Amino acid sequence: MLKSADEKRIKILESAKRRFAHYGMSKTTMAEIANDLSFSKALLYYYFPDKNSLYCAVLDYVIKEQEEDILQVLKPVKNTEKAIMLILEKRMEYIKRYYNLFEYTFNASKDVSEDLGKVIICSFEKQHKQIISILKNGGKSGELVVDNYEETARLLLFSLMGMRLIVIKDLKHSFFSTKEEFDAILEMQKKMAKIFIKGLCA
Amino acid sequence: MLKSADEKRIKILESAKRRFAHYGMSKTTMAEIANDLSFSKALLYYYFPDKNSLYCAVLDYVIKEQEEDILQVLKPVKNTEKAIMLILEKRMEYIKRYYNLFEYTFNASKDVSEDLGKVIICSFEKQHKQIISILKNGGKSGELVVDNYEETARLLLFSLMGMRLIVIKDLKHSFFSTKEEFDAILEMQKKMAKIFIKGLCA
DNA sequence: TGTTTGACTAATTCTTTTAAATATTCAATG
DNA sequence: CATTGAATATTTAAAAGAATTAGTCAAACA
Repeated sequence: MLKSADEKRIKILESAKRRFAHYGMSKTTMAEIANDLSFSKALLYYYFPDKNSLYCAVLDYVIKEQEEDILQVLKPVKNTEKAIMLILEKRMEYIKRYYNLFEYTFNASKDVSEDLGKVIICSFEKQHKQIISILKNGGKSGELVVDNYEETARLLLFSLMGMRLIVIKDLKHSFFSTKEEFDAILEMQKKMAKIFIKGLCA
Repeated sequence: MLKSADEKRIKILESAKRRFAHYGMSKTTMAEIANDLSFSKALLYYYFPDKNSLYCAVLDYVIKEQEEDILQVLKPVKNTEKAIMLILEKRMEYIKRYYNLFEYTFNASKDVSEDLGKVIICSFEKQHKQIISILKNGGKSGELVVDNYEETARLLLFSLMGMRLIVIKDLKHSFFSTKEEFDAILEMQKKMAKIFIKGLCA
């Protein structure tokens, strides 16, 4: 029956997610994913055209999970600063949990497949829109004064993402100090965002 | 005489600078640098212990040039925002002029020699101190309210540097659109810095 | 007809080897 | 002390081959 097929697709996604998140894209083989489920390798190719598509699907899957999570947490929040803080916390939570999954995305900057590029861009645009929406709320309530929402949101997003990049870049050496590093980055992001938002205040 | 020796050292630095800035560290050979000056290769090793040291010396040389330049331009400026704008403009000017020189610095994040690391850290700390000083001026004049100068300056610095990184990362594809890209980054940096400074205003 | 598989092929990565380019040293010279 | 040509040591590049892994397909199955 059809439901079984969908369930299997999900099972593959989950299994691949575990592998990718733990070992990264290149250190995970299709055979391993299949074995974890006692499926044949060929079956993976029945559900996904190739490894890259599977990876993209997993990434998309996790990103959606994260988006829903954030949307949930954000619902009751009216205050601009609080909203941004929550987003930052959630995001860092996911980056920590699925580090190797995103790591490929960051480092592959070159030769990203078209599909992967789409997933990344799409995610970026959703984040962008979310911040735009938060800023607009702040504008409506009279809390903020923003002349160009699109641009201002992009500035904030770039600053925050860049901050993460630059620190991770600096600390490529110490492989497994990650936990504390991530917390430090998060703290910086929060402080920086607070100042930024204050800079938009009426 | 001694002066001649120093002059030769400078000549080597200048020649190396030209090569490194144009072709990058790895695509420049000691032989080429020597040939440009009609020196023997061995002479370079009389003045510099190895290629890496020469590269570091060149980087240091350019950074100092830039620092003096910035210091000069900054002298008559009292206004915080104006000061940061000038720094950003100058910095981008140098990055554009010596792109390949810095590029190695950015991309080599891994396996940077200890010496190179020192030069980079040192430059970073000087930038940091400069921003601290600018913020303190703003604090004294009553323009700004900053509770932790060190940290606030670092936040601004990281945001600005990160912004550059993230955009360059995004656009690794289009090799020679640099000119416009750099201008776009500069514009973003300026706008972002303005908001940040406003966020510190009394 | 839609799913599943084992066995097969193709592509990619990893190793090893060798050759070439380049960095680095050094004894000798003015 | 400054300088060099020639020699050596290291690093990179290319080629070849082996091994791993991605991806295909005809046949089986339900």
